[in-house]
Amino acid sequence: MPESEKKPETIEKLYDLADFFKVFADTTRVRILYCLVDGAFSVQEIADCLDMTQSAISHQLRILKTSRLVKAERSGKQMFYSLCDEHVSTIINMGLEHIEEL
Amino acid sequence: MPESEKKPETIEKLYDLADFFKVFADTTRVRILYCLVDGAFSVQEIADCLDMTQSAISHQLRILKTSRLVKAERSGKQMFYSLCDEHVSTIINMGLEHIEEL
DNA sequence: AGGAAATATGAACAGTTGCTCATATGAACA
DNA sequence: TGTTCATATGAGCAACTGTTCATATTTCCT
Repeated sequence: MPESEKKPETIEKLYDLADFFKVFADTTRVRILYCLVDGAFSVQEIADCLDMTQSAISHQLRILKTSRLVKAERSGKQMFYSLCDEHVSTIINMGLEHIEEL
Repeated sequence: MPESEKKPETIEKLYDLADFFKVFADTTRVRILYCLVDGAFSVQEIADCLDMTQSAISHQLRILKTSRLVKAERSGKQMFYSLCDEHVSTIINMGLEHIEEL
């Protein structure tokens, strides 16, 4: 059956779905998210945690923020990032569980 | 807290986790997987379904097979591909559900 | 206001990725 | 065995991605 004959709403969503997974498909971003499971952290704290430059982390945080996986809150000169909701942890844990099963 | 002080097994798995999501992070692959939710199909059938070349599909099927998301079974000249287990459908559906929520 | 600290951002570059094209491999049948 | 059909694969290329480096922006403090 050609894809075009399938439920059209779902087909369109497959493109969004790939985009959604794309955000989790990078080691740095996954590590940032995993770091944020413990709470809110400043950009420099995250950079120190992952042993990467502030710039690299900031670039990735922008992607995570655009994807609404993390939210930012300013506190003085610092910017504190945290997970948008526990849903993100759920997704990561689900992925980890799947890996175990292989 | 530096990442290195966290549970080391989990840290290592984050790299595998990103690789896992990487497979789902491509429109063609997601479309192939979604196509296979309906059952087993030959390479050419999948190519027709997605309106793409046989070669392009074959290349992607190799990645999906290596990742153990699909399995192949020969029937004469044709190769029939199907999902390795329902777990794959579960992951796709979970992703789709997440998208709805945004 | 001026300077320092924290973060954001743009350009550039290297590495990766997915497709195309040509061709190789494998199976069926005359 | 030779031909045809179905699939697999390698090389090459264009597009995308993540990091670095330099610099801009924002906030705080004197």
